Amino acid sequence: MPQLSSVYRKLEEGAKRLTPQRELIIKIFLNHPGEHLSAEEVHRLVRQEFQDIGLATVYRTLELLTGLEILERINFNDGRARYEMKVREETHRHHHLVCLRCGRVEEFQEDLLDPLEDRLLQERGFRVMDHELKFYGICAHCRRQGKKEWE
Amino acid sequence: MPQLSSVYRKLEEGAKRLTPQRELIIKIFLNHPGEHLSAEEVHRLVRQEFQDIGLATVYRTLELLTGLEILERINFNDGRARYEMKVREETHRHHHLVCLRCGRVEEFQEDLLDPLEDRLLQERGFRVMDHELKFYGICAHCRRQGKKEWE
DNA sequence: TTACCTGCAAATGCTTTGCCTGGTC
DNA sequence: GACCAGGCAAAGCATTTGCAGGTAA
Repeated sequence: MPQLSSVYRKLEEGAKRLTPQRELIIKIFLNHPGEHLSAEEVHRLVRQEFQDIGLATVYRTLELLTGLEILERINFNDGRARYEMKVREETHRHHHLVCLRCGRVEEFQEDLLDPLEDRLLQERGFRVMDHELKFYGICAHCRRQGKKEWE
Repeated sequence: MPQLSSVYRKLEEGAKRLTPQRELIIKIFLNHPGEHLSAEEVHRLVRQEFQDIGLATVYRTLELLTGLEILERINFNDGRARYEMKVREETHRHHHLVCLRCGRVEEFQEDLLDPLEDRLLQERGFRVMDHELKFYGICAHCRRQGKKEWE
C-alpha cells in the first residue's frame, strides 16, 4: 500500500500543491483499501468523514491523481468510472473478479500475461504497454447463498 | 461470421419482429466486419448506406440485439459503447489489442484463460461466466511510422 | 383489438468547463 | 502580480424514456 510520503513526492514531481482538499481525497483512499470508489462515492465519503467539498473539485482531483499515477481509473461497465490506489510495488497489474449478482469486486494477481505479451510483439509487432483483465461471474459468497440458481 | 438466417432465428426465439430498421442495422454489421461500431456510427452508416432512421431506434435495437446475443457490447474507454457481431462458432471469446496512437483495434484468439478460470473456481470459489481481456499499446503500423518515439 | 415499434423531443446521469474569488509562490 | 485551486452553476455528451402515431398479428 503506498504511503502518504510517496504521494507527496509524486505531487511535487508533477509540480502540484498538496491542498487540503487533495489531501482529504487521498486519505479517503487510504482509509478504504481494496474498494473501487466512484467520484460520487469519494465526494460523499469526504463530506461524511471530514468536511464539505465541491463535486467538481473531486473530479478534478481524481483526474490529477490519475495523471500522476497515484490513482488508477477502472471501468466496470456500471456507468461510472471507478478509482483505486495504484500499488507501486506491483510489477504486474492485478486483475478483477466482478460478481454479477452482488456487484462486489475481488482482486487477483496473475503473471500469466507476460509470455503472451512477448508473443504479441514477436508475432504481430504489437508492443503492449498496459493490459486489463476482468472476469465476470458469481462470487463464492453468492454461490453459497443461492446454490440452486447458480449451479 | 454469422449469417442472416441465424439472426432471424434468434429474433424469433426472442419473440421479436424483424422490422426494416432492425434489418438495416444488422446489415451494417455484416457490411462492416471486424469494426467496432458505436451507436452514432451505426446511425450514420445506416443513413448513409440506406435511409433515415431515428437515433433512439438505433440505441433500442443495439440493446435488443445484445440481449439476444447477436451483438456484443464492448467498452474501449473512449466514452462510448461499441458493438460487434458475436461469432457463434467461437468457443473462446477473442480479445482486443487497442492501439494508443491510432485507435485501431485488432483482435486475437487465445485460450490461455481456461486453466485460470478453473483455478479461480477451485481456489476461490468464483465461477467465471464471462471475461474480458484488452491490451493497450502501439500497433505494428504505428511502430513503423515513428520508430524513434516508440522504441 | 392488442401488443409491439418507431420517431421525436425531453429527460437523465456522469463528467467537464467557464467564471469568479481567494490563496500561494 | 501571475498563477494555481476551489466552488458553483451551466454546459456537454452518450444514453434512456415518455408519448403519440403507426403497424403487424
